[in-house]
Parts: sequence; C-alpha cells; structure tokens
Amino acid sequence: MRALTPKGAATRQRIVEGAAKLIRDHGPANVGLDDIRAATATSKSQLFHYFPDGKADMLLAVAAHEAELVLDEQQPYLGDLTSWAQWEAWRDRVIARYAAQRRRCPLSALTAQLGLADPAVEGIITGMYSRWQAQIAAGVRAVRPDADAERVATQLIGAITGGATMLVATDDIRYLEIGLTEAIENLRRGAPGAGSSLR
Amino acid sequence: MRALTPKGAATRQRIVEGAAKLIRDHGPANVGLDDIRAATATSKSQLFHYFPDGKADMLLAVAAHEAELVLDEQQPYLGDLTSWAQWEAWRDRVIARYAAQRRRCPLSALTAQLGLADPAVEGIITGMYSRWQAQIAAGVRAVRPDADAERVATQLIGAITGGATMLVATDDIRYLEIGLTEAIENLRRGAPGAGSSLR
DNA sequence: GGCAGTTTGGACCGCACAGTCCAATCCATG
DNA sequence: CATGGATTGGACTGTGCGGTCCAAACTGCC
Repeated sequence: MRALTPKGAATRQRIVEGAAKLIRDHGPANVGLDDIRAATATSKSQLFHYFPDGKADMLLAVAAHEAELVLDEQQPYLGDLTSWAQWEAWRDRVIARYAAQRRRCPLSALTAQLGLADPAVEGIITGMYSRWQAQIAAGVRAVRPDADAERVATQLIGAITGGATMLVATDDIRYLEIGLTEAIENLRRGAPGAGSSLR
Repeated sequence: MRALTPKGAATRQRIVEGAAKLIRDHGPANVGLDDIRAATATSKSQLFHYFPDGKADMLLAVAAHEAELVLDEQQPYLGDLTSWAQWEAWRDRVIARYAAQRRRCPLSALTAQLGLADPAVEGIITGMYSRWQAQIAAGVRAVRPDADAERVATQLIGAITGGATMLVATDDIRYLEIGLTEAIENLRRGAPGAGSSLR
C-alpha cells in the first residue's frame, strides 16, 4: 500500500467506486465483500491487499469518497454565493440533488454502519461539514456583510441536514424545500444573528 | 402472543425495556440476542416466543417504544404551546434533552439498522412525526393565527431533526440551539408562509 | 386433581461472511 | 534476462449469532 503502481491505484479506485455504487443501491448492511468482489471483478486478496484492515477500512474510503461528492455536486454555486441569483441556483441544485436521490443517502447509511465513535469516521464528517459551512459563510458575507455569517451558515447546514434526514425518514422532500427556502428568505429579509433580538 | 397473560405481558415489557437500554448504550449493531437475554434474565425461547419474527420484530417494538419517549419527554409543553413563554420552555426542554443525550440517538440508530424500506418502521417514524407536527401546528395557530401553521411546523420539525442529526454527527449542540431558536424567532417576528414573499 | 394453554430453559443447528494463506503472474529496473 | 516487489486468483477457515426444537415447569379452569 505504501508503494502503489498506477495499475494498483486504478484497481483501488475501481473497488471504491464499485463498492460505493453497490452501497448506494442496497445499503451497507446488505453488501458483503463477495458482492463487491463480483461487482468490481477483483479477488478476495485484492480487497485485503488494498484495504489491509478489512471491510471497515474499505467503508471508510467509500465514506470519504461520498463526502467529496456531496460538496462537488453543489459546485460551482456553493463556491460562488455572491449574488442572490447564485443563492437561488444553489438552493435549487441542492433540492434537485436530494430529490433525485430520495431515500438513498449513502453517507448517513455509511456513518450509521461504521459508528461515529471511530475518530476516522468523525474526521471525515466534521471535515466535510466544516468545509461546507465555510463556503456558505463566505457567501453570507458577500451578500449580507452585516449578518453573523457563522451563525447563519450553521442554521443553513442544520436546515439542509434536517431536510435530508426527513427525506430519508419520510420520503418527503418538503422539509428540505421549506427549511432551506425559509432560511434563505430569512437571511434575505434581514440580518439574523447580528442585530437579532434573541439571546 | 394472541393470548397473553399478565405475567407474559410483564416479561415482554421487560425485554423491550432491557433491550432499549442496551441499545441506547451500545448501539443496535453491537447488541446481540444473547446480550439481551443476559440483561433481561430470559431465555432464547422467550425472546422468540414474544417476538416470533425474531430480532427485527423485537427491534421494531423497541423503536416504537423509543418513539413514544421522544414525544413524551416534550410534555407538557409540546401539548400546550399557547404562549411565547410555553414556546420558550418547550425549546429549552428539547435542547436540554438532546444535550443530555448527546450522540446517543436510539431512534436514528435503530431505524438505520432496520432500514426504512420496511413499512412497519416507516409507519412508526411517520406516525411520530405527524403527531409531533400536529401539536406544533396547533401551537402556531394559538400564537400566530395569521401564519401558515403547517409550513411553520414543517420548518420547525426540520430544524430540530437537523440539529439532532448534526449533534450525532459532530457532538455539537449549537446546530440545534441556533436552528430552533432562529425558527421560533422568525415566527415571532412575523408570519412566515402566509404573507411571505417567497414562492 | 387433571387438562389445555402459556411460559420457560437451554442445548443445538446452520450459515453467512469477514478474514487468512499461498501460489501464480505481472512488471519495472538494472 | 534475471530479480524483487507489486498484483492477482481463489480455495479454505473460523465463528459469531440468529434461529430452531423439545421437554419441563408453571397457571388457570372445570
């Protein structure tokens, strides 16, 4: 694993992506190493060659991969929330993405399976959220310099996460639509956090 | 199971509560039937006597039990959101409850384990949310008759769920605090939904 | 007190599935 | 073309754990 030829790297990548697809479709609990082996045209020894610590190691790589995707799919809007039009486009993209995915949220399924106790899992998740939040906060500063950008970003992340969780739980996209829309509208109307009357 | 003497009912209850505690502490994936057996002073045959469909059946009962608790622990405030003081008290209760629980959210762990595909699981979850939402909506009507109560209730449920999810993911209570506080404050300020400028 | 149903004990089974092992093959480098 | 390391194939192992089974012990009822 320390020395890794191009061929090896390709195989490893193939495993991660194949496993990711399988897990997205069937859930991590219903995917065994043999399924992954079959789907990626690999052998048992390859799996353990590239992921010496076994399945948990592999799922970790898959989780990291999925976390990347979450942010990538919000681009280019997320990285450039400098106008209300961009905010709208971003919102629509997020909603469309989750509407397409519906109940299949690979990341939540994966983390539930792996357990947040594992520091490596926690690192992936908190890393993703902190990058996400930073980009949103930058957007808030661009359109509402008077707002408490961190607070608003926290609120937005919470609204999206809540919408996504409710989507998985109830197969209803409205929680995300309403939560995200209201939060943005709230920001647009005033400057919550900074001059707000609360606490 | 159709005929169930008082003694039998007590045993069944003991199993559910014992399993619930175990699962709260260790997560459903780390709790086997033997653990439950040991913790509840029962035998294998009792487990299958009271839950003929096996472990899934049992976890379902545990999930239903936990869902009840979620709502119960918000009382009496949730059922009587007729003044802003009650709203504040409710908010504080919710935050305190999750702050105490921290990352251990038995319901999310359980549903992740069981899979939302199962209609019985979905029924428990959607039932809980719809009762929850109905009580919130009633409260909205009491303090803001001009607002779109259903929309606001949806937003609030989303904010709480998001806060809870982020709490589990990052062990940070601020998402819940900020999300819930902002949503209530937003409601207090105006009448979102009804006269809002958005869609 | 005897009968039918419920409740309980615990040995036993089966298998899915993660993980191991060793031999075969590829490939870069000198 | 020789050599060492990376890569690959696939049979094999071990076991954790959900689930089955039957017999024993209660419990209520006529």
